[in-house]
Amino acid sequence: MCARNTDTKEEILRIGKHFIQYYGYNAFSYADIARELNIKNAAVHYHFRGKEDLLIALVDKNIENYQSLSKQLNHSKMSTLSKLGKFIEPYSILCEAESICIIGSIASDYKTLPESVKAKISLLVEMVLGMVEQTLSEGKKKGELQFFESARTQALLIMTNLAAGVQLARISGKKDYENIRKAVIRRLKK
Amino acid sequence: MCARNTDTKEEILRIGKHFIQYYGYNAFSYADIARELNIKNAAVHYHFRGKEDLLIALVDKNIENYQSLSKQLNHSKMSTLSKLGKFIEPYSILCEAESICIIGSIASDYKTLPESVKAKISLLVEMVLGMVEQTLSEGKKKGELQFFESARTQALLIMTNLAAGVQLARISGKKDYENIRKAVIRRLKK
DNA sequence: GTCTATATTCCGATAGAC
DNA sequence: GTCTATCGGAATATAGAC
Repeated sequence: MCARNTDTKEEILRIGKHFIQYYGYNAFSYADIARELNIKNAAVHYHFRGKEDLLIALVDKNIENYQSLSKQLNHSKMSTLSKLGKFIEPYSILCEAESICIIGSIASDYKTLPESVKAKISLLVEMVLGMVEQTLSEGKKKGELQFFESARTQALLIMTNLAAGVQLARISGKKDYENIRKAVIRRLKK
Repeated sequence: MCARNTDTKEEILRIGKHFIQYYGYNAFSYADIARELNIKNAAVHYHFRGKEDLLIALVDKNIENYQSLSKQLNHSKMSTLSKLGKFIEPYSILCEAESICIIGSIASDYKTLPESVKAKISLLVEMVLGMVEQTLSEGKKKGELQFFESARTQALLIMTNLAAGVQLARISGKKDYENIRKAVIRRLKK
């Protein structure tokens, strides 16, 4: 049945995303996904030929989501600080789930991944950094934001605070992430 | 032979450290280490009962290194900025080797690790953050450094910049890390 | 004490059933 | 088109040789 197929595929993506962000790419198996869905591991292979195909699909989904966000932000009249919030919020949700972002997760396993994945993740990274950079520039021009580095460097500083923030929070606690998040926002307002 | 034993054990630690920081904890096997040293994988099991024992030994070694650094810094008259450099330099070396720090690596695989490792890594994290925090406080009091957050939060901001900086550099290039490093130092001087 | 040969479990993946 | 039974190989780990 077509509906069944689509559902299973979506479910695999959902579980796969969770596993990558919770356990790490090299720490879970197709059998783990299958167990969660009460199917056999080979059924996962049907929907995604190999593990790296699943990873590529997940990175693609992220790219699409950010493309969608990009359009949303371009046609929006919200403050640039609110726009930046759209990049920060996902990290707060991740922290709450004791998970890390897909970019950070892939960065850790980067040297074990095939070129096809590396190329896709580069696209995603440049896209996100570019969007944050643009939002920062816009905010500075409008006088809504303040920072002293180049917009690119400022974007790097903010995103590394968030990415490593959720990683650290798994070890030292969520309060540390919360303080990082507040500080990031506070600095831009000053 | 005793000398032989010690050498092999040290070699295993050396390779293990490299693999964890380059490939990630769940991405290499004892067989990989054995191949590198031209021995059998079971020989690695002799020196370190299981993979987690090797990881614990590596975390312990890091703790000892930072304890040693702590004593060195306490009895030193170097500027607080130079002291901070002692925490930053290792990250620049990691970046050059396209590797990530052991804390970041473990943070990614954190949810797959036994409690014994989690406890040890917590110790290491609190130790490093505490040392950076203390150095920052000292620098502010002496008027050598400037920052507007609490020393703890400032330490968090700096260390997350560095940790995620080397991760990101594997994907987007070393120049991004270099800009992060410069900005971190520049801000403290202002 | 140091290491090798071997066992066992689990991995990702294919061929074929429904 | 969708999924199951099964394979070859690699993972961690033990038991025993030197």
